[in-house]
Amino acid sequence: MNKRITIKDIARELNIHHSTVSRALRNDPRVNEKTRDLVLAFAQEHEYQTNLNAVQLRGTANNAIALIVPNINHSFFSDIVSKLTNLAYEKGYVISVFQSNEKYLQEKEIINTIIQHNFAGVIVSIAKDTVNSDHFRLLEKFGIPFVFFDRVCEDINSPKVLVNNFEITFSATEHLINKGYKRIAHITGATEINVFRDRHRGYITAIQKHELEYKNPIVVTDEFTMELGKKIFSDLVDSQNTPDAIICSSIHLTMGILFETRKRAISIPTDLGLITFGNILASEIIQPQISSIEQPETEIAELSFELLEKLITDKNSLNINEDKVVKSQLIIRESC
Amino acid sequence: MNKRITIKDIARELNIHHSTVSRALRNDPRVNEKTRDLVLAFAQEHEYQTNLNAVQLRGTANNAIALIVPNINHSFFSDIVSKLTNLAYEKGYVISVFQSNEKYLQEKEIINTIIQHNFAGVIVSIAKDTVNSDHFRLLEKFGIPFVFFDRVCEDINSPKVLVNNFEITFSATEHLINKGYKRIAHITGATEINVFRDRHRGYITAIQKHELEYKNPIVVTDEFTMELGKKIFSDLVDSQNTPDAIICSSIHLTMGILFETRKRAISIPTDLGLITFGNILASEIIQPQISSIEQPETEIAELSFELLEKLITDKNSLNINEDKVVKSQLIIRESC
DNA sequence: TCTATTTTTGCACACGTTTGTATTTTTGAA
DNA sequence: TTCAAAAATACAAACGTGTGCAAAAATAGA
Repeated sequence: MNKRITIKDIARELNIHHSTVSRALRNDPRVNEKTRDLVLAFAQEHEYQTNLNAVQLRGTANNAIALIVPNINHSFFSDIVSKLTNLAYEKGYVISVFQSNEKYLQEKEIINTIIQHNFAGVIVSIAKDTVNSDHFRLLEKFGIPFVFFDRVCEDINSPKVLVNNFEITFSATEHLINKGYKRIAHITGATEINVFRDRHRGYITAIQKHELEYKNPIVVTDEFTMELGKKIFSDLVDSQNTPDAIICSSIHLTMGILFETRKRAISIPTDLGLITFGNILASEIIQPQISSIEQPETEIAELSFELLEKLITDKNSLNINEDKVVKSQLIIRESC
Repeated sequence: MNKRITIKDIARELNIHHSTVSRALRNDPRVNEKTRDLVLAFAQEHEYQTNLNAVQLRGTANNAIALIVPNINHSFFSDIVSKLTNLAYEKGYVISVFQSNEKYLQEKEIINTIIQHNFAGVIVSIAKDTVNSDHFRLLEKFGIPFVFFDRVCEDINSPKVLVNNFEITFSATEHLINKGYKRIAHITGATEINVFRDRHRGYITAIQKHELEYKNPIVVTDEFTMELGKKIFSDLVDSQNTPDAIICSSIHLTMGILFETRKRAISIPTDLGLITFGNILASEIIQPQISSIEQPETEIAELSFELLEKLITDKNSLNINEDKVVKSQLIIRESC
């Protein structure tokens, strides 16, 4: 491996000052066309690559955006990651994706890395674990703009892109009620997270509006796996309080439920109504087709990026307190 | 926002030289315990954060690993990304994920970014588009170690973690043959990519060994979507040459096939045998359960990271030409 | 108390780039 | 040919950190 070539190397080789080389490379009009061409040719031939560490040390603006998600291996997030990456690419930004693995500690360390590397901005959906938001205050302090999406820190004044979880869960629950279901369970995540709290509130509000009564209808879980879905459903069925319908916050859990209904010959939608959050790849294949609440990933990605870009280019152009709410969609299929 | 605090600020505030501060922060034994504690306390109180751009400019080693995948929004890759990220975190590395979006051009620009930011190493699976491998030579030239996994550049001398695509596809094909299927189609990706070429070879070898004859059995496609799966299968069925079995390289395509078989009342496995590559989230739910070739994501992630770490810590410790081959698994279910 | 040794701190430069200012070279008009 | 203006280049300092070496301070031994 050859040592990497620098501006000074080019300058020495061409017998000009390195400041001229710098200007030539950046197409500064002050440098003579001939020397510029000379420099560019030399740079290309020797595969010169800017040292961005030096550039950024100097304080020049950069185009690096960090994206933090709890779990890349989850179709909701991987969809958004994928879309955001393409969006950013078109606008000349480079996105680095970080996974917090649902851990506050990892999220915090990622934020530190972001500060230390001087990213231009951050788009983030927080970990389930995250109750303390000091690390986002740190980000604020260092003047790095950031935008939350989906899972947010409500006590931080930064733009947020939210999903209408309250309304859609209310509608979904009411739909089940109108279909005649009476013992409607809600399986969801920890209500410390705004997403699950909103869904919970939507569910409860509908239940109360229609004066349904049903004990312990809510199962809160930390993990979203198919195995756990099996277990939760089995426990529900084995309890005194078998539900006749379920609204489930996770596809993976829903898969477990489906597995158990097959095993136990519980018929959907006759014995059990079912609505799940999230887009199922196999939704058209699985029988019966499951009603679902589809997330507007594209809109979330676009809006998040748009807000961050505004913040990066002009921090004052944006009313920071104004949250954006995008609509998810209740698609009724055969499961209720 | 306050201006970020630097080592020099701390030095000035504490009336000592910044070199002492630097040493104190890095627990250098040459600095007095008292002054070190003083510095650390001050740093913590004022939330000092290293400027990694300065550190790296200086040439100190760093712990940033770049991971390039064609598409994050694909369970095979997102699985590996997720696992690699966690693995790296435990070892004190930070992983930035980049998505090439299956485009050579984007891949190239990502490589440039990686060079410009001086990453410590790279783990990469190349885009479908990538035929030219000059950008990897560039990486070599700049002395940044890298490891390929799954989709590789065969003309580049860097460690590769491969899947036994030839053997497993051979086995799968032979299994179908032994089950009595005679017109076995293969739906796969462009054979410029080693993965699909190996599968293709495995398939062909089995077909030839058993002296089967069947015209135009191979469908090559660039995109892996359910919609395309529907179309490809429809075309096959409508052609003179309807297959009685299919080995399909993509879950998404397989979903399309399944959809069409339902629509056309084609019975699996009676009318059509089916084996798909990839792990289906819903594999236990879909009826009939689809036989599949499951990818060893965990092993791929572990091996790739292990190889890269060796390269980073000691470039000579590794025989670069030695490729690792991990085994995928043929799981026979009800579809053949 | 004085010197030799050890411990602690300070100094100065380097990493690669950018940019305001000074200097040199070129150009054009008289 | 001469001189002012314009164009092109050179100079120098700065960004924040790390490190070899020199200097100073503290310690120990006689």
